[in-house]
Amino acid sequence: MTPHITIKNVAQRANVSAMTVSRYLNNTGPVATKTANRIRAAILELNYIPHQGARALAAKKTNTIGFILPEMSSVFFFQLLRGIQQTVTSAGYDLLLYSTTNPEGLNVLNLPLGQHNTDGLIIFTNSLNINTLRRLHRKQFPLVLLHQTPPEDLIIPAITFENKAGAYQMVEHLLNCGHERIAFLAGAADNEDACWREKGYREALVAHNVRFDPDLLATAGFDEETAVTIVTQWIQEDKVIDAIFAADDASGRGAIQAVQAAGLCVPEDIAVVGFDDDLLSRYIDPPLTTVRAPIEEAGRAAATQLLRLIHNEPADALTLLPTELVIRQSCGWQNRGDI
Amino acid sequence: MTPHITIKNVAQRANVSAMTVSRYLNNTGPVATKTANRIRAAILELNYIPHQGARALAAKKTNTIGFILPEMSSVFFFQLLRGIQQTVTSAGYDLLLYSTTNPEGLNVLNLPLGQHNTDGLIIFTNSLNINTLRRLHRKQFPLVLLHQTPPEDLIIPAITFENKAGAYQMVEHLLNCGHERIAFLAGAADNEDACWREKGYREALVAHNVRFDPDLLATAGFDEETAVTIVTQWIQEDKVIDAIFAADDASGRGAIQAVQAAGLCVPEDIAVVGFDDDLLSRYIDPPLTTVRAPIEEAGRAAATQLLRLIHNEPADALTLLPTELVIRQSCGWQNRGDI
DNA sequence: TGTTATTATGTTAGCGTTAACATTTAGTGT
DNA sequence: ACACTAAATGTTAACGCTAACATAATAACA
Repeated sequence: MTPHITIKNVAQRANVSAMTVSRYLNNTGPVATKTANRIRAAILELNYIPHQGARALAAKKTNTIGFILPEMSSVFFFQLLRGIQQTVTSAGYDLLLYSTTNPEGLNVLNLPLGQHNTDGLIIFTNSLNINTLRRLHRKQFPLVLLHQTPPEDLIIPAITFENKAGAYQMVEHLLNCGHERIAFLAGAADNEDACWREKGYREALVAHNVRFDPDLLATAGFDEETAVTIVTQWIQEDKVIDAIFAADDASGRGAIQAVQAAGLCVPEDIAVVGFDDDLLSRYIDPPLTTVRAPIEEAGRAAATQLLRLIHNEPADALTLLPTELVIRQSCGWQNRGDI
Repeated sequence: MTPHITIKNVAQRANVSAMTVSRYLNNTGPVATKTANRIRAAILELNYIPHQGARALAAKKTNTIGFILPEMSSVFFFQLLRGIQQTVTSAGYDLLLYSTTNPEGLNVLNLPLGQHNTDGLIIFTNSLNINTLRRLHRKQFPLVLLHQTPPEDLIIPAITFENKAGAYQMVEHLLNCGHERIAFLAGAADNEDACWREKGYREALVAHNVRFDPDLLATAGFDEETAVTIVTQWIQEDKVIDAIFAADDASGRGAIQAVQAAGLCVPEDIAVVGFDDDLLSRYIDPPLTTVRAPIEEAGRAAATQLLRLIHNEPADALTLLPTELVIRQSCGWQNRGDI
């Protein structure tokens, strides 16, 4: 590899000291216009690029932010990533990525991202165990949580969707469609989003004087298979169900599959709706009515808050992003006259 | 921020010199078992994490690889990313990400990823202009190209799919389905994948004595809209078409939309097939017959080749990943008896 | 027992940059 | 022209680590 061009080479070429070049580069002190021009020229001629490592060492700043996420499975993360990348890049930071299949195995010691190579971390739901989180926080290392609110004693900015309100709204919509007996496919119990969505579901029922029937509630995961199993069983048990509200779109797709596999029609026999509005939902048959969560926006918000923290500006403890009802065909809305 | 624990702190605590600790950490020289134990203990007690910047500076090595990609739009990139991340992480490297909407605007000077913060770069199709590529290569900086073969004079390992063979196979399949007049929706002319797919299409026709009709070839992009426009026009012009082979799945979806919008049926009136097997293809109606490209595998291959380059091991100039025919319903295969 | 490999450790210097302080130069007012 | 502030530049040391070169401790063997 060609020997590295350093700031000294540039300084020499421009007839100034290295420090002046540094000042020019970082805007960290006055530089005369004429000098600046010479420096600029030297940089161009020599193809000089500052060495980030050295910079980090001397300035105690990496100009890099890290994103930790669990097993990059879903499309969801991708959209998140876009938002983060955009914001981070336009603020002049680099983005370091790490995804793990084993969050519990990560501790401060083997954490590949941290104080040593990033200025701050965006952490997605449960991708770090509580102790590690606590440790980092105690070191006053800038952190932002995505889709997870921090334990009460830790003040770490968090970004989430208006899960409860979204779910509430969806239930109201289902009621408006004429559905009375609305089943709920909840997500994993340890998932915060899922919990709030369930709360929204329950509160909407109460608010509209619809009896909550525990028989119509089941805990699925955020995947199609579990949903298929549960809904199939419901149908076999001849439960009276007008509509199924799945806590996420994947479960919603599973529900549709199960209903159709049983020879019933969506939405005529049983309506099905989801939550998230992921990429697939508009394509399936029938197109899924769902609650849109502004995923990319969440990424942007997370990055924004983290940058504030890094710059010692006040950050919002909680960013709640609004959701939006997306009415397609699986809810039976267009049929409301016929019922 | 808490003061940083350095290698010296560890050394002191373990009653050895910093160098011994360094040797222990990097396995770069013998360390007595007893000493190693003391060092291990000290590291744990102090929560020591090596400073990557300092490491990079002293060792002239960043332990990080970079991935440059254009505007992170499609799901495609996400799958790629997964493959890369997996490989890179398990080799003990970090992954630095950069996506740009303006590849031409990137030159060696403002390239956010390079010699200074990565040990090597994975570059996706056209996300870097030729000059920048040339410059980096001249510096002998490790590079790998994804979905783009390098200019003849640059020896840079490249990863691509067996586009031609895949397309060839698909055309044969369409012929087997009984389709004679097969139209081709080509991709952008500057896209290599697209070119090879077209070649495969043409060669298959020739090989099976089917006349190539230039009227049945149009250049779309890799998007739905253009495909819709073109196919709609074809239908209005009353062209005789048995099947449409789209150079990618997005175009394929567009074609299906256009055919259906014209009141025709897929595959009964016109069969439609695609290329890529992206996430949506199995969900649309009818499910799209396509050629599966092992996207994640491509990411893994790219990372593997780059790591070889970095370790001064011989790398393959060209990695050609096999494709696979995925027969679903849009090709009309199950109807072959009826025709 | 002394000589020689071998293994284990220490010392020094420098990687490229910037913070903190020191110095020079130019500008301002009287 | 004089002191006097402000602007522009320079010097030194340190950031945390590792390469390259010592040196010391141990083992191996005649």
